[in-house]
Amino acid sequence: MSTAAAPDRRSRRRQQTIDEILDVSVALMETEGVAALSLSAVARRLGMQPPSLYQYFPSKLAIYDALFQRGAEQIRDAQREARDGAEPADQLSAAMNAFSRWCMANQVLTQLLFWRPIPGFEPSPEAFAPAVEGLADLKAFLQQEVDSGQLDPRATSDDGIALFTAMTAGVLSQQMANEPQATFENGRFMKLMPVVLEMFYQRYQPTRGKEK
Amino acid sequence: MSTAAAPDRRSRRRQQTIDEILDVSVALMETEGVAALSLSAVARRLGMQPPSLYQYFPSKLAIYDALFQRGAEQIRDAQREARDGAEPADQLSAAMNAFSRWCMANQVLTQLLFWRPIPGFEPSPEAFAPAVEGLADLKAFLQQEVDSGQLDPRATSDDGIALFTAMTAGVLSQQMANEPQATFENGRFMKLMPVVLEMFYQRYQPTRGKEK
DNA sequence: GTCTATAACGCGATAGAC
DNA sequence: GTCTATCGCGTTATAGAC
Repeated sequence: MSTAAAPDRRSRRRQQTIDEILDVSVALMETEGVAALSLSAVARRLGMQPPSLYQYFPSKLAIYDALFQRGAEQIRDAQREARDGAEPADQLSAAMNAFSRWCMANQVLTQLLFWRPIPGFEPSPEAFAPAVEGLADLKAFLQQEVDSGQLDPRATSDDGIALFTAMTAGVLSQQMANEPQATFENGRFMKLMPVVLEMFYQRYQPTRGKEK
Repeated sequence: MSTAAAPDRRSRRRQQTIDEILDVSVALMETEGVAALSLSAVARRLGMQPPSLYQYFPSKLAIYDALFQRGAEQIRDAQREARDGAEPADQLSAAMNAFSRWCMANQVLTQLLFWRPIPGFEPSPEAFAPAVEGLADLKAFLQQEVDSGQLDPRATSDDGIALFTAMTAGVLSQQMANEPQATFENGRFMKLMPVVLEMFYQRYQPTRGKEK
C-alpha cells in the first residue's frame, strides 16, 4: 500500500536505470539485429549482473514491449510536431515525411513495430495504445483533406486507409530491406514516398472520383 | 577423390534426408516463428541426435540459406507457370497473383526472403540467384506491356520497378503483419493488390504519360 | 523495502572423439 | 551416424547490502 504514489528521489533514480536499459538494448540491437538482443550483453554494458535486470523488467519480452511503446509514442509525437509546424494544406505530407524520417533513423524500433521479428512477442494493450493514436491521427489528416475538397470521402474508408498505409509501408520496407544504410534524404526507395502520395491523391481525386 | 561424382543410391538417400530436414524446419518455424528455429527440435522430430544434423548442414545459418534458395526458386517457378498459362496481355497480372498467393501460403519463407529476421544471416550468392531471376522475369513482364503499348517505357526504369515492388511488398507486408491468418482470397489488404496494379498502369499510362 | 550479487537449472548451438 | 563436452543464454532462488 505504501508503494502506490511516491514520486521521490528513488523512483527517479529507478526510472533513469530503466531508460538506460532501454537505450543500451536499442544500441545492441542496432549492431547485432533485433532478434539478437541478449540480456547478458545489456548487463555487461551496464556493469551489472544479468539477474539484476529482473528488478526492472520481468522478462526479456517485457523489454521488447517497453521498446514497442517507446517507438509508437515517438512516431505519434513526431507526426504531431510535424502537423503543428505546417500549414493545414501541407499537414498530411508533413506528417508522412516525419514518419518516414523517424523510421529510417530508428530502423530497429521500426522493425519491432511493423514486422513481427520476435517469436512469442505480442505488444501489450498499453504498448499498443500510442500506435492506435497515431493511426487515428492519420485518419484525421485524411479527413482534413476530404473536408477541404482535396480528397474524395472514400479516402477515409477502411480501404482508403489500408491503401495509404500499405503504400507507405511498402516503400519503407523496400528501403530498409535493400538499402538499410541509406538516409531519409538519399534512399533510392525513399524518394518514391512523394510519388505514392501523389498516386493516392490521384486515385481519390474528388468530384470526378471513379472506381472500376 | 572418390566422393567427387557418384549419383548413386546413397546420394539419393542423402538428398532425401536433406529435404526432410528442410520440411521439418519450415513446419517448426510456422508454429514457433522464423527466428525460433531450433536444431534440437528438428532433430527430435526426425528421431536424430542434434549433432547428426551437422552431417547435412554445416550450421544453422546454412539451413536458413537452403530455405532461402528453396523459397526463391518456388516463387520464380510459380510466376513462370502463371505466365505460361495466361494470354500475353494478362501475364503481368497473373504473375503478380501467383506471387501473392505463394507468399500468403508460405509466410515463413516470405519473411526469410523479404525481411531480415535472422541476425547474422545473409543469403549466399547461389541462394540469391533465383531471386535475381525472378526480378528479371518481372522486368520482362513490364517490358512486354511497354512493347504492346499498355505502359510507358518509364515503367521499366529502375524507379518504375522499385515502385512496382514497393507497392506489392507493401500490400503483402501489411497483410502478413496485421492479418496473417487470412488467405490470398479473403485478406483485407490482399484485395488491394489489383488496386495498386491499376494505379501503376495509371501512372505509367502511355502516349500522355506525365511526371511532375 | 530496494538493489545487487552468487549459484544453479535447463536449454540451445556446436566441436571433437568414437 | 552417436556421445560427450563446452559455452552462452534466459531465468529462478536465495542471500546479503543500502
